[in-house]
Amino acid sequence: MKTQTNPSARDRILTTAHDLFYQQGIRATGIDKIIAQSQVAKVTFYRHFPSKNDLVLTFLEYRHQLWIGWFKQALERHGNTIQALVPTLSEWFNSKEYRGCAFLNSVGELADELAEVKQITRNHKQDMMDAVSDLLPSSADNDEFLNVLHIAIEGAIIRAQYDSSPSQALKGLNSLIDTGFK
Amino acid sequence: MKTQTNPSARDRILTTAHDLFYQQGIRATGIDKIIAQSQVAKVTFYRHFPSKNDLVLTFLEYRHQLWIGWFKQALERHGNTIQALVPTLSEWFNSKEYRGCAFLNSVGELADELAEVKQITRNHKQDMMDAVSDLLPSSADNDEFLNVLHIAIEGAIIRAQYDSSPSQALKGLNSLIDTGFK
DNA sequence: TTTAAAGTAGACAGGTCTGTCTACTTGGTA
DNA sequence: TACCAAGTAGACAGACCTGTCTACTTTAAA
Repeated sequence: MKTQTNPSARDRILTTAHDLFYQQGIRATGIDKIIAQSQVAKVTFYRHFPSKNDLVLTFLEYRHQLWIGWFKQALERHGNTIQALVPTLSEWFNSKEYRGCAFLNSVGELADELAEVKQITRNHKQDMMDAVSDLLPSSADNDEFLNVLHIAIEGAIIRAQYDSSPSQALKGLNSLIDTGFK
Repeated sequence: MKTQTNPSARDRILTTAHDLFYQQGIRATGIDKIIAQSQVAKVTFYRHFPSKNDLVLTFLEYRHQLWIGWFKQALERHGNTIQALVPTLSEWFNSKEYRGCAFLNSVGELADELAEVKQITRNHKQDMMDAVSDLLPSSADNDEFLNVLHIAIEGAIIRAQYDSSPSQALKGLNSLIDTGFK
């Protein structure tokens, strides 16, 4: 068993890749840049990740854990009802590193070159919507509302990425939830 | 004045770039591929578009005209009421070349490298929502509904891109419109 | 008919990309 | 202590990228 030491080479690669891939995009980020910034030798890199695609897939796994973990914890912090959704997303949208959803960006960038990305994205969104579903009273049949909520959340994520401010996106989501819909 | 002849070199470049950029992404598409496929000499290409970025911006303009033209015409074909929205988007989502919104894809891919892209996208979406607004009775104050509709449409566009079928996305949008909201 | 703009093919420069390889060092375990 | 796994630095191959350049041809207007 291993107690916590300095981050291993693999961890350094992964966190560096995460930051660069999310911030600048996957195609825009060369292996060499990741190697330099994570202070690792090239051989070491390729021992852990035989190809860039392997790294990309591991990055998406890592990102999923990170994001879902944060999301659930933030929803809880905000009271764990459906009213928690907007303040939670507001935190994300207003963070200065915000560059949209890493999964949606990857689908746009790699769609047909790295086929797995779409399925990974579907799984990610499923987990996201499961967390949202947990905010609602379980008795009612919420399927229709959840489906509307799903597209509205996706739209808010995207608008917050290209608008100069996330306020309209948040306001739209808020209207939908406040009126209760259905 | 020029009567219609065979497509000019510039037009061939632009339509080829449109297809490749939309289908494979901008970074994934090299100038050489566009030149080969549009059957044009390299000098000719660079006479019309001094740099790849110039071509990208012209591509977005061209795409905007093309898409908005199609969108308005399709809404009209479907009766020009708010009920026309879902069947119109359904046509798009089910077309076999569908790869999401070219503008959203560009924002994800180029966000910080080509700053203009975000503003261009905002203008594009403004025009899209203006067309949607025209479907509603003008007297009512629809701002809130339109804002919800905006994020829902964006979300539907995105979901239709990563889901294996666009049906859930369309269903969500339909629910929102049918219940009338507000 | 001359001239200039717009077209052709394709070599080339200089950079970046992914991935391989050599040669050496360090640290923990058998 | 001897060994092996994991680390280091960095050269190199081969592909692809954007953009420039030379040299020649076609076309349309003055």
